[in-house]
Amino acid sequence: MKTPVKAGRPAEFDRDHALDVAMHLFWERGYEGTSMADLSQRMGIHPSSIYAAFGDKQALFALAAKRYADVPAQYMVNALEQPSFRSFVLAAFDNTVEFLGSKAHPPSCFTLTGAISCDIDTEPAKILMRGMRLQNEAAIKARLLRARKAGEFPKNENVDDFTR
Amino acid sequence: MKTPVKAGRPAEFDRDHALDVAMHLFWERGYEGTSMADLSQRMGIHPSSIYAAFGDKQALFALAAKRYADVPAQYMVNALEQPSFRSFVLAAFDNTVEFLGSKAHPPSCFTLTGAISCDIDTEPAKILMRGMRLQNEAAIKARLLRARKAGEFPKNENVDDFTR
DNA sequence: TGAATTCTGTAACGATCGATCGATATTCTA
DNA sequence: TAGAATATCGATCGATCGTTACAGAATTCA
Repeated sequence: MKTPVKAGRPAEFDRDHALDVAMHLFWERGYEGTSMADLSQRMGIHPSSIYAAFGDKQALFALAAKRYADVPAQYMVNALEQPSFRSFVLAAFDNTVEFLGSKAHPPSCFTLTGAISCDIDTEPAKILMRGMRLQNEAAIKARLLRARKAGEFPKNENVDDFTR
Repeated sequence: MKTPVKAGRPAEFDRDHALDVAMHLFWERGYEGTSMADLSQRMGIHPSSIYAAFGDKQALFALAAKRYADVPAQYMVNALEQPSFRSFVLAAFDNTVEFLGSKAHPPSCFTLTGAISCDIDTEPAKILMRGMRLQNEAAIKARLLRARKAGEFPKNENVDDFTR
């Protein structure tokens, strides 16, 4: 199987960089608050090229969300990998404070900002965001259960409530 | 000074009830996610009457936010009035869990939902929501300082970070 | 070089956005 | 009962929404 060489005119923009711009825009203004005109202007790509390269707005948002999970949201993964429960909580807290306080990006949560202001529950973007949050909750819950087994967490507390 | 009797045709809707409907709609879908057509349909009032009674969309949102602060968000005020720091934290936690878990309203936070997806920072709705959150933070911070004085809170913790 | 393929840019589509107009209907005051 | 005041209604405004059609530009393959 040979490496296929793409024919035709090459794209004039960097795909990853364009996705970064889109991610920050969605991050800052939410899904409905970000128009295709905004994206086109800030990404430096004409609408037609956006649709050709990423699909429609939903698809672009999904790609931006994926990039968010891969790059800037890794700080929580680091916290989850702490050996003891206490160090996990401290790390999660410190990382969150540092994360939200950083000036490199908007002071908000992508998963919340992106999910809000969709008209119906079946909206794909909302479902996508909900899935990401559930994934986060599951990871945190597993970490809590591990802590309970090690006797680091009181048994009479409801794990689900605490997770939330 | 006599009580002025309003002349002209009386309104056919209940103002408070209409505001409740608008509040829940903004609560559920956010500011930009709620259209005037949605509001008109759910409130049972034609757009012109909405503009005549409440002003433009921003004004209606401000009134809905005020109603939110007056009615359903009182649970936090109750927590702040707990005598000891420990009972305050527990009350705040329990009330929040119960509040978010209730099925009488959307499982989200009005101040966040409403503030998101505004295009610029000077957007009045965003400023309004930010003001409400700052007010909340100030109240919580004052409660924390009171707790510190009573020796219920470790002094080496940063109050602002904890508040957040 | 010619054909096939892919990207770019202009222009525009129908739908919906928030907002407003003028006409009519209903109530109060005088 | 005449007139002022307010509410409702149907229609519609210009702007913007997400999206697409189409022609030309740039590249690879034969």
